Amino acid sequence: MKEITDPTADGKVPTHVVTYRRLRDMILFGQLAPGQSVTIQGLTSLLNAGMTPVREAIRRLTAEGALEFLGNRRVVVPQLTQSQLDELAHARLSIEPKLAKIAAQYIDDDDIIILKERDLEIDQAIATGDIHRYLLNNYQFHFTLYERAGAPILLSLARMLWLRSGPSLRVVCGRFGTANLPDRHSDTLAALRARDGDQAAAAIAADIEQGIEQVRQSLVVDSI
Amino acid sequence: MKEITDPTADGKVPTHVVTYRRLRDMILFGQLAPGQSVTIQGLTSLLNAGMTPVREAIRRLTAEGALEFLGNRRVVVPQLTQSQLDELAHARLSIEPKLAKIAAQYIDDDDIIILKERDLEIDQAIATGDIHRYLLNNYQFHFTLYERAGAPILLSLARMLWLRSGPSLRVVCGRFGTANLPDRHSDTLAALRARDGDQAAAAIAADIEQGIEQVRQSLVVDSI
DNA sequence: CTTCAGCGTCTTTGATCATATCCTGAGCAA
DNA sequence: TTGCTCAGGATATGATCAAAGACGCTGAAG
Repeated sequence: MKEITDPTADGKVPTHVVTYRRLRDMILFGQLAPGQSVTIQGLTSLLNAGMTPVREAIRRLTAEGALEFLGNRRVVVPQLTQSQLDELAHARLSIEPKLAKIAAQYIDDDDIIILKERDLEIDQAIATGDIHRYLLNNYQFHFTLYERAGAPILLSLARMLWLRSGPSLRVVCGRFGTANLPDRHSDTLAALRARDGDQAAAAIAADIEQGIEQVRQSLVVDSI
Repeated sequence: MKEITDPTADGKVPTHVVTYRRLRDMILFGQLAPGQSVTIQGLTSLLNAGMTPVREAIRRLTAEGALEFLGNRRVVVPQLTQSQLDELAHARLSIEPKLAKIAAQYIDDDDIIILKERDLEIDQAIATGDIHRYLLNNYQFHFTLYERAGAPILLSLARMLWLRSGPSLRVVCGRFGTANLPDRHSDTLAALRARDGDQAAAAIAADIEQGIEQVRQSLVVDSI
């Protein structure tokens, strides 16, 4: 008989994995700002976890580039520079359109329905100015698509790249609002319905370029 | 006054970093075979480290794809499948030629001398059949070049991709020997001397394609 | 009598925590 | 300005708990 009365029960997921996911989501969906410092003991009390799981989560995120090790024993959320943004753009444009192209081969009608729902959520989030909801559904849109490609290595690379751009995206949205976040996903959906891999790749590439451009604008503003 | 009598002194490098590097090098240069399982307690006694540093090193390496988490709590060195090899090829061909191209802009004559020395080491290693020496110098050749690009994000991606292909490379060398490992680095060096980024990128791309092809052959043999 | 399947224990290993030690940087005084 | 001291936080260890695979035992069937 399984204990179901305790809602804090892990089920079967170990604490260090739960801790990793929560910290990752905090980075991905804008709880943590670029430049903000992260302390182990702060996380232990915030996430109600022991020291060891928090340490392991931080190590993992550091390896993925979502956090940065400051030589002395400080850990911060990294701030992107112009040139790093260029690197990100190149890497994302190399990986994600490829994933979209492969995924277009394997995707079925149910998947497209799910993606369509995500897209609607995104539209509503933009309309209501709900940044967190926008970021969450945008992430889900891209990665439910990418997961269909069945390409674990490229997928993990894409995840890493999103982790690096997450905090900056949040800053952009916070600064300019959700109003001028146009929705390039309808192109993607059209391509997927036609099972046109190349066109899906092109739509995703356009989406990425636009997102990067937004962040770039924001960086220019910062550097003044 | 610094203590220099004790060669085991960390200097300033913390244990978990030392442990990470040693484990990483074991994976990269063929101490660990694909499919081999890795235990925490085995590492603690092998590396004379405590539990926490070993755990953190393993977490980091799993995040980088160098180790794989087996659901139940086993950790193993991953075995590449055909399709994962295709993913690796795409990713490496997207990242590393770009790094070479950028690096060609910034490289100076001293760097080229260093690379030339690495190349000589590689030739000797091939001649004497010294697999470990070959792998080590081949890695150094590529990454002393890549480091010159000053592109930390692309560099870390390249490091990850090498970590994934390391164990398989070792198997290939162990099976076919070093004899038919041709040396494509002279093309690279020529391009660098001419400061020709595009040609350097092409040379690196050819090098990668050849390496991947070797592994692919090996996988075909395995699948029979 | 032998063999094999099922089952329970047992050892090995992983996960977590509490604690001790050490490092870093800031504040203070000379 | 320079050196010292101290507090806060990171690092590292070992103990403890839980789980998963390994091993051997029993019992029945051939």
